[in-house]
Amino acid sequence: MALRVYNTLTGEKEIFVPLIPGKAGMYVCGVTVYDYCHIGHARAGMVFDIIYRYLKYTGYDVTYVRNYTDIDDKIINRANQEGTDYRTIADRYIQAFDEDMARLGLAKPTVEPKATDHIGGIISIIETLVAKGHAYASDGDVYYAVETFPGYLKLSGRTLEEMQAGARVEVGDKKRHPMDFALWKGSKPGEPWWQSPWGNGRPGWHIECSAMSMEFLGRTFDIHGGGKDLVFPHHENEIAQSEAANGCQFVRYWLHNGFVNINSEKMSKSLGNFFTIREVLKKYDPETLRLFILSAHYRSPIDFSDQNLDEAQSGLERIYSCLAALDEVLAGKSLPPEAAVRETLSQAGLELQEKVDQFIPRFVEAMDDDFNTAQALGVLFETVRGANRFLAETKEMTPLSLSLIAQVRHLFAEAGSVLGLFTVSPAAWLEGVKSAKAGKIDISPEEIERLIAERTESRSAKNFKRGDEIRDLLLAKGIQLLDSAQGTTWNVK
RNA sequence: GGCGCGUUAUCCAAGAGGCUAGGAGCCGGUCUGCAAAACCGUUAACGUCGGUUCGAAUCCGACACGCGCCUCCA
Repeated sequence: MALRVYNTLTGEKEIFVPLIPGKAGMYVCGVTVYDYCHIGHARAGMVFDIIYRYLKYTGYDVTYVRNYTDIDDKIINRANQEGTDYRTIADRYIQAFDEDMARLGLAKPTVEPKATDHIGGIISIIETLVAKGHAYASDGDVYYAVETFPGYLKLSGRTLEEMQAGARVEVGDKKRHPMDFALWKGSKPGEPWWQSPWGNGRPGWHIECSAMSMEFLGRTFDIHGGGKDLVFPHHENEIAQSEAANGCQFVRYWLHNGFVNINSEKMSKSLGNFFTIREVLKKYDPETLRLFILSAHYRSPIDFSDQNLDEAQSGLERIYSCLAALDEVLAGKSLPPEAAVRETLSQAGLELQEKVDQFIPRFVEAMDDDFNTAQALGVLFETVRGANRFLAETKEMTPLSLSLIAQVRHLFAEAGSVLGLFTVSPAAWLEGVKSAKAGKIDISPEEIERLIAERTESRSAKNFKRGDEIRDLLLAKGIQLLDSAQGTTWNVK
């Protein structure tokens, strides 16, 4: 089976055929750096991170470009508010973005260009557009004439008439058509500017992506991604600019991720209902957030809530607990050479072997179907159950059993490298979750240990009443006791 | 107003004309002095009304509800 991707341009899943066999060029719209990133940005980042990883996993030589928009009205406004210059703001939030993405475990793109480093390329495209009659200068600005591009709005599947029926488009005197958009904006006093044939000014929002993608990926490339909210106007305008300037197809496959919702409503700056990545990571670890995002298809909306994150954490805990158990069995054991293995497996072992054999084919099948991570996770969870069952039923580890367990462990590492999961050692991850919860209790570990000792004494004296009292007391404080043959340990509930 | 998307069991969520998705939870079992934790097992569903079909959650139509885009937004 070949990789199939949903292409916004055609509205269908299509078999992915790269422009150059074995290579894939991918451009994803990054962020405008004027504030901290929210969970919506995290989702976009993770979705395309997984697409990038999966393309590499299946053998493509991928060039992944993700830009920073470091000049824009919002950055200038922010700078004015703080009484500083645009560069200070941009640099500060570029750094914050890098920190956030690193904490989320995103692989570094091949190139991360900044708009302001590509002013020359931007001006040159605008000149071409003016020369070809697709753009016109007007009072220091340059606008794109949308009526000169027949394919305008082909990505969002609309017409100019329909768009204007919305009647929310401001008619500016500088524009010939209300839908025309700025390629170059003349600078007002006090604003940052660059020299251009049309006077001092700065680029409009959309043109930078045309310039940077052309610079690093060429006039036509394979995949362009971003959030659904970029379909119009941003990506529509990119198509108009690039195709009119270059006279060839701009992008072969357009991929768009769905929103993160709060109470079924889009999370956005303008609605004010957003959580920053930093806030969320104080409460949940990055892989929990990742599992949450992977649990739904990337094009569907997902509802961000504590309940959903808690469920994701429980699910991840289930996998990590299994991996920890596998690691424990494997610790210090050397595996026999394949040929020496001759014993037969138990029923549970045969079932697990079946899961192991099917693992990669099923995983790949799910991912090939437009990156269906939710289905891919199902494969992992089924394997967890098979492994747990096998561990529970296997009293004595034969060389063959060990080899089977080692295979399972390896498969999780392999799938994890594509999904960006299991980057931490299982024992360490479980410990991390435990200590994070421990920060929220109002009883000291010493006090807990003292009560546990008292309870152990009572129990050995068959004074179960006192023992249970202590257990209930601790439970009321959120401390869960775990009795085992090796003694009693505790957990924060 | 125009255009588009969605509605799957208690909740989250995949699937897509006949073939166990999965997770969280509930319940049952193993373990335990009793529990808890852990593990195992198990349950249940396709918004409403019509139509196509041997067969529809899946295709078609209408309706209801929710959401998105049409303005900066991942």
